Amino acid sequence: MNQETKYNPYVSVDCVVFGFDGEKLKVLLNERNIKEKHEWYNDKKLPGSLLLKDEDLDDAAIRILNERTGLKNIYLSQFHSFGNPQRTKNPRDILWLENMTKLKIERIVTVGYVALIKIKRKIQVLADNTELNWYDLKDVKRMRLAFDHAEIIQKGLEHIRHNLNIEPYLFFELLPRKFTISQLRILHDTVHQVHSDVRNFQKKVTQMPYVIALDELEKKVPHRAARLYKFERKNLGMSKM
Amino acid sequence: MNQETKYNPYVSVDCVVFGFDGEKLKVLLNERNIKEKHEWYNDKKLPGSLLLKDEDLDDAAIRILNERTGLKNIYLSQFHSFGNPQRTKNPRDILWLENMTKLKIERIVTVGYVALIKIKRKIQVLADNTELNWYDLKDVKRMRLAFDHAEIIQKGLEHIRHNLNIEPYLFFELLPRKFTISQLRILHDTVHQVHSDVRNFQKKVTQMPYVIALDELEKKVPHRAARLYKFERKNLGMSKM
DNA sequence: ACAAAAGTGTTTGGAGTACACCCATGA
DNA sequence: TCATGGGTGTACTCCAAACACTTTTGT
Repeated sequence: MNQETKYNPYVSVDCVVFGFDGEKLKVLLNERNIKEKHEWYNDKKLPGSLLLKDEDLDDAAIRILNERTGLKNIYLSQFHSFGNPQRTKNPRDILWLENMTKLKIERIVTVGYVALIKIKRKIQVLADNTELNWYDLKDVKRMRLAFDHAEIIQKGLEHIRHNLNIEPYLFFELLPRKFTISQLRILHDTVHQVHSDVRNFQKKVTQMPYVIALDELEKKVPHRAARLYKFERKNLGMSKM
Repeated sequence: MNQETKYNPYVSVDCVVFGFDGEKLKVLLNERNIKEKHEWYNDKKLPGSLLLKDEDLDDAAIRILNERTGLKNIYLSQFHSFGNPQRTKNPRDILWLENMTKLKIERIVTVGYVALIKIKRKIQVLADNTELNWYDLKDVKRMRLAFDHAEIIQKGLEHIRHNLNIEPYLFFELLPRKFTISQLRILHDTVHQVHSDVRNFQKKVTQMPYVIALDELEKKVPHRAARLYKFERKNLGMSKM
């Protein structure tokens, strides 16, 4: 298929993909290396793409994640659209875009999605020249980012904080299938920037009908092994949440 | 300016404008009359427009509301974007669009905004052939609507319910400058589809530092006159909200 | 005088918060 | 045996919810 007909050159989708490594929140970013005169310019960008000509927004987000990571069945949620005309006026970004797409680019409105993924899921690096890596969310503030991707990440973070507050079962999208209550607590405290009381947290979690204790303990930890729990989606309806 | 250069034919903004008449939630819709063969086809649509070529999304929403109603300083909030390719495939909608814009229309992604306005603010009907009217939100479900505007209204309603829950001071965007606690309660109960206890509601409202009792009563009511209150925006910071 | 809505306090249950010690495991 | 984190119960506070009668005003 001819590139001319494949993409809609006015609308794109960008995905802010969050992960959790047990200590810190991470974001998935593409390396971007641009040859300029005699130097390489290097920065990072969100996984994203122009819409295909007859593609729905949600489908585009699913496609992007699948193309880049090989993963399917990822929690995805649209959170905001960005249409500042200046967002696609940096000559470096324009050149890069026109080079990638072989299209004349005027200005692009982008629709932001957040995704939550279990960081242990192996990301299948694809055979293009872009490298996809996890970065500490804290460090991202200090990185060079393409377009307005710093702003998109910030808004995505606020959105996911908000969502994790009103739908706490979304935490389980970020944890391994079997997890300890400590892991859940550290994740919770990291996201909401609080320090929960261990006993109160334990109490609250064990009251949730959708958190099920397993007959299984952690292994090979240099201290008393913690009990493992799992998330039971079908019990979600049993709670107010 | 030539139409060819004025609009971005791929992205639009639609506004779901809510009002409250003291009893019911209302939505602002444009009449749309289309001459077809020997009959007139009649339906309703949200106030909306294609983006201008170098216009930000928020600016487009502000422009649309100002063009249609003459109003400024309206509470506006982006809530969701709609990009189903089928949303602009109805031949009637395409013809109407191409007729209005004089542009070739392929498919349009639209960004939805909600607005809250005091229904008493006089809406200045403009000199085009479209009539703008308030409709009961309940009745809208049974009306013929252009494009996917029924879906957009539904999502907008959910968004505004959610927002009014976490930022209850937004209720004052819908009430007159001076209001009674009953008016606020009826609005609250309408939006959230509950029946609040009168005493508990009174207690809660009078505790809000940003709701100020006035030395003034209702007039010409066939029963005991209620005290009037006003909203004091600068006291917002004094509460947790 | 009557119809209609305004205004007002107390009690109860549940949820959140604060707080300190013993237990199990690997090194 | 020690270092590390796991696991547990009680008391207090605060907020939400339930509940009924008297007051004011226009007709």
